[in-house]
Amino acid sequence: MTGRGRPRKAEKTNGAESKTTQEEMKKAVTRSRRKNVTEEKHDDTAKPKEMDQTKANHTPAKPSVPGARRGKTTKHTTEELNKQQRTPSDDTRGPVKGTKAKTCSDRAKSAEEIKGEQQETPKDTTEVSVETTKPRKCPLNSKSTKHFEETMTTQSETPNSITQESFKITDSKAHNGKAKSAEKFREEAMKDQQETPKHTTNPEIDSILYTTLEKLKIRKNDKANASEIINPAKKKIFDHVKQNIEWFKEVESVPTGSYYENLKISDPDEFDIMLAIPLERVNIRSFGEDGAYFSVGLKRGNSPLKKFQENETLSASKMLSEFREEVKKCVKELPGWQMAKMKQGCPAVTLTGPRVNADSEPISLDVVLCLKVKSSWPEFTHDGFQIQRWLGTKVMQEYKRKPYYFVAKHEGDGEDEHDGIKAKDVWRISFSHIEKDIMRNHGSEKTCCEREGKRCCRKDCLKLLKHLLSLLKEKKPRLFSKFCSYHAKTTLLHACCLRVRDSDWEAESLSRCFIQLLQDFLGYLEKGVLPNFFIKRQNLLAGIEQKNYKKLACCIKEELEKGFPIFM
DNA sequence: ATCCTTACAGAGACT
DNA sequence: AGTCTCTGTAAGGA
Repeated sequence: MTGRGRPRKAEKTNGAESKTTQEEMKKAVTRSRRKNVTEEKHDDTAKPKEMDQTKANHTPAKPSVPGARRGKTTKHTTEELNKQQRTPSDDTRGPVKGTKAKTCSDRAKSAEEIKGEQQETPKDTTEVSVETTKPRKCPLNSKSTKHFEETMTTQSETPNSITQESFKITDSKAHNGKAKSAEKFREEAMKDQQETPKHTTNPEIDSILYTTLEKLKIRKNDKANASEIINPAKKKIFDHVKQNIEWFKEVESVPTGSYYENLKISDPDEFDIMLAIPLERVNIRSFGEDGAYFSVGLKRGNSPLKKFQENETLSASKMLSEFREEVKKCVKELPGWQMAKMKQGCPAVTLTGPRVNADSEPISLDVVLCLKVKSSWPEFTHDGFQIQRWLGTKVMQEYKRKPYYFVAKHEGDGEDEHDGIKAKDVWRISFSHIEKDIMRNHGSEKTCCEREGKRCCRKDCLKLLKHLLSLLKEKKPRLFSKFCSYHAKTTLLHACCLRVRDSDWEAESLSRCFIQLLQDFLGYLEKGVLPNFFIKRQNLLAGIEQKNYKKLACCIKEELEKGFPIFM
């Protein structure tokens, strides 16, 4: 949320969720009413569900992307695009669909150890980036590259061009941050900004990236169809578990995942919803080394959850199986929906439903059982989540006052034991709600991406990185199966903390920003360390074989060198 | 507490 | 480029 409009509420109330589901019903009505109006207007007699998706596709869509509008290539780009949109068997969109980038088993793995120095900054990849982005297909000319380097060095923010000296400067800045206010930093940033040339654009790459982004857009019809499918199903499940599980009386539903963050690409075919049980007072103990897993126990008091308590620990596996059984019953009454087979250690109950369009994958809905804890964030999070320079100290403190969640997720087969507690009974900490909020309020300035403000390319960069990753996964599924969109998201979040100003992410500088983001990612891959954004000590790349992330780095470098043929 | 209205953001599509 | 449409989110009143 931004400066305008309703003030941001500090915390969601308990009632908010039931309200939400009710609203969903009401909205469905409103929508069908509105739809009728629209249909009359357009003389379209088709029923909503059978609505002709091609309708939208027949209409030439002008790219709403600044670069596409501005550039000489606009016409060409637009035409190409329309052709692609008109063709149902479009194979450029095809590959995206099957790639479920979200199965991120490694997110669970523990960081072996992260050695003291400069963890959050990937090592120097300037060599790679500068050299590889030179060839004619990728015309970052030497001048702009030099300029680029200079820019970055001046800013002392990029992970790649950081010299020991500049790092120290950054580091001390960061530490002083505790004493200095965010405003002070902004002032400094503003000063820097005046000295720093603004953008290093690259028309050729820009054009490819804009065209790609256009392809990744979710079609309006698809979205409408999806919401018509997904919302009643969500409501039905929510109402059912609330009524039929006695410890679900106070459950709240928290929509999460890329769809609700407006980061979903291609088709609206994956939805995540957390069903959260609010807990008043809990004892938590970390499980294993990486700081993301906890055993959760209830403090004294009466709770319907008592029956799941063993060794002062709430058994995630027992709760999950009761939850799963109840969802199963409900799904039987949902025509067109099925329950997917349970995956080992998977926190979600995955349901599959109808398709939003003929070419898409069936909709999948992950219903995640979780606990909502209203107390200060665990100790392990204290060194992570350093957003002061980007979003300000006040915003950070506001976030830290919000509750956090535990999802029923473990690693391995669940039989590993620490202190007499089995892995299957532990919970993984989750900050999806914070991630979602940050993605929505991602600007250093309050007006970033608003009508009155400047548009930035943070989200576009992330979409492109996700897309690149899923295309590479599709190319080499065995090698890259463990990489997921969460790696991309985490890379962006770190990048936002390194390059904090909105002017570092101007929409017009898409190619520069995206290339820089790729360099960040390469840096993490080459080091083999990508710290969780919230829990620094958890390495999201632990558990992936070294040869695989080296290989991925290779593939990405190749794309950089050749000007992203994979997108064409 | 629940229902309903209102307002706004975000994004796609239309003119 | 400006405007409209639709979905999702949230506040607040009845």
